[in-house]
Amino acid sequence: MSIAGRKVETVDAESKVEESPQDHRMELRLWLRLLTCANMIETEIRRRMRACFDTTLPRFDMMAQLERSPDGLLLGELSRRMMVSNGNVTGLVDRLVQEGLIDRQISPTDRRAARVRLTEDGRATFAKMAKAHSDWIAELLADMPARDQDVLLQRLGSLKSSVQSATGGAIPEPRRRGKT
Amino acid sequence: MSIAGRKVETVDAESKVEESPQDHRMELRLWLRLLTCANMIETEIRRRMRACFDTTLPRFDMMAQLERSPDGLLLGELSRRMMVSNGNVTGLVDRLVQEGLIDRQISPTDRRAARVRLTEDGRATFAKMAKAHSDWIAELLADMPARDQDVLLQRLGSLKSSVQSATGGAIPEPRRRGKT
DNA sequence: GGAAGATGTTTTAGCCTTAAACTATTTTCC
DNA sequence: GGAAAATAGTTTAAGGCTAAAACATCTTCC
Repeated sequence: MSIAGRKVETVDAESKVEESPQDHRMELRLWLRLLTCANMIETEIRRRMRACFDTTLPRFDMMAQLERSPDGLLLGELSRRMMVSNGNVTGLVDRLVQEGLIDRQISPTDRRAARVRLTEDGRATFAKMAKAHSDWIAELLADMPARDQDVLLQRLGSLKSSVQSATGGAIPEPRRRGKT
Repeated sequence: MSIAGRKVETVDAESKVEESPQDHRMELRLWLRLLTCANMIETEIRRRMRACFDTTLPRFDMMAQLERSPDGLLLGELSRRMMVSNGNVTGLVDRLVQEGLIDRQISPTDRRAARVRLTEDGRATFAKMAKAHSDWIAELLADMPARDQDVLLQRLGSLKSSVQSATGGAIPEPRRRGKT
């Protein structure tokens, strides 16, 4: 157990810790720093996506999902994979269709369902964006030793497990982005 | 140097690595996992804030800033500290004033400027929210060994440095939240 | 066959966010 | 003193996000 950065040995099975209110300083600090890192990177990537390709992260994210499914996806499936609401997907799809990057067609077998997939143009455009995205991330992490990266990845795995077990795993990996 | 999870020894000072296009798999994976963790936690905290206090993270964030400044803050100062735009602050302040949690008064010496501060009610309400917030974070991290938390904090520091040096430090810690 | 429930999508309503335009006030500087 | 520039804040326009309700279309099961 660690409180306010100092190690505290648990003296017995019914430690006082449970009785006195804790401030959880260590945990808060960790969360704040995690949030800061994620926001720094996200802000920068968003800015570059806008500047270089005049697009947004959610749009890029959607294209990344579609790129992995050449046969296209139903909107609901897309929604699940992106971890965003259905309504959100509708708007993003509208936008990408309008730009000619994806096309949408009603399923012949189920008239409720719509399937979307990348167009030729969309696939080519995505390839360029994915390359740039990948390079940008590498650039931002360039000053971090590879060894530290390995360690960080491991510990984030541990964090992820902890959060999943605390939330009943009900939140399955919200919104991944640009996985190529 | 590590590529795709395997260690690769640099054979000489002018390694081929620089010439051939890389996929930066390791960096991408790290970024995706970081984003997943941040989003999982943020989503859950947002949900609970809504459910328990019928408020939002930005509102909580604003109250946290004000709590640290008993004499109140000018809107511009608030905007700088929260790292959001001026217009954004206007809307949030309107909402909190309307709920009676903060009050806003025009500066007597400069009629352009407005100073906002927590009301008594606001201070009491914030105390409850901050306690819950802190407990929630601790709960989400509960399954992670304290040792891992320490390591994670260190490595995130390393990451932060890398990103800052890559972006010229131009992005000064976007939006911290609920720092109590 | 038809009601009930499940499933897929869209709509609605409400926040948050930035950038840019705008108002009002204060400062600067001739 | 008074015009020009700087500053503080608000408003507006455009986008993105979410949850929940509404709508449409299958599937199930009597």
